[in-house]
Amino acid sequence: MIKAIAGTKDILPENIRLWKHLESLVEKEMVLFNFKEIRTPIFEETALFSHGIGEATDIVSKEMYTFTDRSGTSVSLKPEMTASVVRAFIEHELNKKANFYKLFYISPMFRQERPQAGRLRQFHQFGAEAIGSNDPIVDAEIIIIANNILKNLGLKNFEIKINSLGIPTSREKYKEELRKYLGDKLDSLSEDSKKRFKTNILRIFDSKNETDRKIMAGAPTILDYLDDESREHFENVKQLLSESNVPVTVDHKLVRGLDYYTNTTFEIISKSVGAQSALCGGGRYNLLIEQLGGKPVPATGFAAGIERILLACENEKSINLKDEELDIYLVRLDKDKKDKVFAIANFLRKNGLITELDYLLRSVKAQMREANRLNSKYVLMIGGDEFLRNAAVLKNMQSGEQEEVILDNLDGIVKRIESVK
RNA sequence: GUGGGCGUAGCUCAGGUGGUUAGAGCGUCUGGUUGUGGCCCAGAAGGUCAUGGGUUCAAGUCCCAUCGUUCACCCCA
Repeated sequence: MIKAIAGTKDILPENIRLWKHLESLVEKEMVLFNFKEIRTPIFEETALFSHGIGEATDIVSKEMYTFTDRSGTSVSLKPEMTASVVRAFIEHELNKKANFYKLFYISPMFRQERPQAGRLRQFHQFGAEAIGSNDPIVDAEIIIIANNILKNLGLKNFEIKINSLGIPTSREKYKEELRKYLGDKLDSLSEDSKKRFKTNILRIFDSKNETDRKIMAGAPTILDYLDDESREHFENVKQLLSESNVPVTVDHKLVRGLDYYTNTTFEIISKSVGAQSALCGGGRYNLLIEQLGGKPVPATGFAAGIERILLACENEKSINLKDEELDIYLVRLDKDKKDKVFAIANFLRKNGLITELDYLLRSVKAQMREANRLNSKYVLMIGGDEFLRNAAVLKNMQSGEQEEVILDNLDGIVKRIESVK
């Protein structure tokens, strides 16, 4: 039997409602902040990601689904969306159409990692990118949007962490200090962290190793090395969030793995999911657009993992969708009324009623059971004596009451049912 | 890429130290009303016990391999 590829999942009808619920909340919130949806191709030239995300990052160096197409071009399934959005922004010269763009997306992403709780190879993110302003208000709004969406999904058990990475020059200075601090402690670090010391020293802060954590607790903090402008920007963002009653925790250890971040970074961590607890991550990336060949334009954004969020919702039981319903189920009393039932169904559907009928020539009892299982509000029984009188029995499934209705007057049935919707 | 757990009906799971026809609950179907759901009752269908090999008189049970899955590390949403 052929099965779905490891790390990919079918979203079955019973789950689609949950997804649509989330998607509609995302759209609603984005519309409130006047973000416009953007859709980009599922795959791009590999170079976009290696330049945009960073050649040395894990995502690019070992997690992308990369292949060569028939023309010999190396292409990759998108592992994240920011690079694609920026590419579209540059390619369509959106900066010339307006000075400021606010874009959002909901899209599948692909990374070839080992699947685990909250991590899939095809997963889905929603996110936003605000391009064109360096105003701290935008940083704040990005975080507020993410926070609002999680709140609207009923989530409580999460924490927003925020930090500033400053600008490259101050960050380099800080890394130098970190290297000095760790110089004589190198032997005590875990093997992974020894590697990080060379490749991406900031990430040692993310280590889950006890000893590493103890050592890093005494490390200098990046916030002490921010340039004046970055410091002021960061203070501003915190101030705005505080005024908006969005609680955030400053975490100077929050670094983040993508190369393009400058200044503000943030992450939303849930305590309701497994080890992969980041529901959402984002920050400012003022240098990326220029790096990808555009005019230097400041930007900020976030991405959120839909599967992880839904996992959190499930564990917190935060969503209660009401059961799906049917307006009316047509029960066929006699086998020879098939065509009549079909014709009535056509009419009712044309008039906007969600209508179901039996396709399996089942017994009346079985049809009734089915109507009940489908939560049908009404049942119309067609056939028998009533049919000879050009009538049928309409039953209200909730009250159990039933009455005879004239088949010439299907409009009346439609009106009745519409009125209780 | 590394390490651990687990693979028995559609789903959730039982099946001490190997022993003959592999079970339950839920779900599905049928019946209990010549044409009536939910609750209840009776019954039925549904399993190459992941696959392949090995040990044994005998394997769902023990051993090995493979595949799948899951959790964690790494990293990230």
